[in-house]
Formats: sequence, C-alpha cells, structure tokens
Amino acid sequence: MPELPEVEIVKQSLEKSILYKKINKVLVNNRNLRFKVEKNLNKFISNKKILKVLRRSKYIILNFHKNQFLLIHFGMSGTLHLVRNNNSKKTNLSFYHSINLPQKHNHIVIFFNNFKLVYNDPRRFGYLKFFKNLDTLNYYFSNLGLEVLDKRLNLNYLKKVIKNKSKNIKNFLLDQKYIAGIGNIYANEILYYSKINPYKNVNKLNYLELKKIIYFSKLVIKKAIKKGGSSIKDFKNIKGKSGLFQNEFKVYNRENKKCLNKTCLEKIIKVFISNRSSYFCKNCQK
DNA sequence: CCGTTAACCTGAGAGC
DNA sequence: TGCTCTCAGGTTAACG
Repeated sequence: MPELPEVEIVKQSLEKSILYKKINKVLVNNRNLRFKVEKNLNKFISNKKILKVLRRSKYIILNFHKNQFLLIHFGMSGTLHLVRNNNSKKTNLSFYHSINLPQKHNHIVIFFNNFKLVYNDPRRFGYLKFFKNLDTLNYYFSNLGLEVLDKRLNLNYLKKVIKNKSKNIKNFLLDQKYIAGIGNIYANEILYYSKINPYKNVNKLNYLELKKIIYFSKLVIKKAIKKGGSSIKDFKNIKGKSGLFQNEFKVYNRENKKCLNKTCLEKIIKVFISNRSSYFCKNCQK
C-alpha cells in the first residue's frame, strides 16, 4: 500500500477525522511490530489532543502539546481504520481501504470519544513510535533526503547528491536519503515517463535526463495523490475507498503487455534489481 | 562505495 | 480440497 501518495491520502483523511480531538486511551494488543511498541504508549498519549497531523516521506506524524509526537509507519501492509464505537450508528467513517475492520492483526487501538482508530498490519513491518521532543524527531529523520514535492528538489540538488556517485537510477530513486517518498511502484512509473532505463548509472545521466527525473517524479506523485493513491490488492468482501492510480500504471504489473507508447511494438519486461521487481520498455527507456 | 541477499512477517494466488 | 512455491506497496544489516 504505502508510498508517499497513499500515506498522504491517509494524512488528509486523518486531518478530517481526528484533528483537535483528544485521545482517551490506547490499547496495545501486540507490541511486536517492526520495532517493539513502547510499554508506556498508553501513558504517553492518553488524554492528549492532536494539534497537527503531518506527513514526512512515508511517515504519518501526530503532533501533541509540548512538541510531543507519535510517528506511524505502515511498512508493507499497515493500514489505519476508523471505526464507530459499538453503541454508535453505522456510518461511512472509514477513510482508507475498508469500512469493515479486518478480523485479524488489529495490533493497536486508539480510542476517541465516538470512534476508534485501529492499526492493522498482517506482516508487522510497520511501527508506531513516540517522541518526547522535536530534537529527537528531527534526529530520527536526519537521514532523509528532500521530499519529492519539495521545491528545493531541483537540478542543482540532484547534481549535488549524485556527484561522484556510481549507482543505478532505480536504486537511486528508492534510496530515501536522496529523495524521500518514492517507492517501488512510482520509481518504475517515473522511469517510464522519463524514458530512462532503470539500470542506467546516475553518473551517465545528462542534465536533460536529470530534469526529466525531477519533473516526472513530481508529476507522477501528484497525479497519484489526485487519484487517491494506488490500491494493488483489493480485499474480497470489503467495500471502501481504494485508490484509482493503479488503473493508470504504464509499466508496473504489466509484464508481457504491450508498451503504451503507440508507436512502440515492444512488450514490457520484468527484471529484478536489488530484489525489487522492475518493469520497463527496452525500446522506449534507454 | 556499490549491488545483492537475507531478514523481518503473513497471506494471496498459481501450479500441480 | 490441499500442498508447495513465489511474490508483495519498506527498510536495513551483512556480505563480496
């Protein structure tokens, strides 16, 4: 699920649902997420009001009084579910993925007055982490590069960070310390739009190609946000909002399908680069 | 430094 | 129905 656009959609929904609301209590059903959830999480954030909902890269950040924060990362399979409390009427309060709460893997439940926010994560690669002040949060993010939509992400920035580097562009786009927020789906899509071969070394890219990378990174990410993100796996028997950007994939999940460039007769091929599936058109991406 | 592999996990889907 | 195998939107350590 969660690259930058999907996390941004969650963030926007959270703003509508939990901003300025007070947390009553937190129930931790399973502490064993990617990192062990603090024993005192309930103590830390109970009775605190959410003053801001932020997003940095693929992280959601809830901001409390006195610069205290709760960080949420979804890993590969984490989702948040807004669920009415039992005594309330059924409404369409859910904002992501499902209006039906999954049965299993509901690891953390955050209670508000009329509803609860449930963190579900079958694979448990995601995590929640509490920060007592801004310094520790900033330190935690100190290895992250510029946000893909940051205006400072321009030709000069890219030239600077690839200087004396030898690295293929696919791995470069996935490396969060250069550009933050791009994941495997969007890296594939960005390279197709830019007409660049994923194996191409960044030290072989000319300025025009670097400019294309910047332009299409921003464009693809913005388009995906507009479409509500991408939903690859649709869960059976679960209705609810899912993203629509998967309908616009040019290469991702399109192995052996025809290249969508009308003048091209090639089929999209799939290879593995550093263990991540990479889809591209040999003819269009040089 | 660079690319690859494995590791952390569960579950869906394919093939048999 | 079920078994085995591969793969999945992320991140990070270890290895060669």
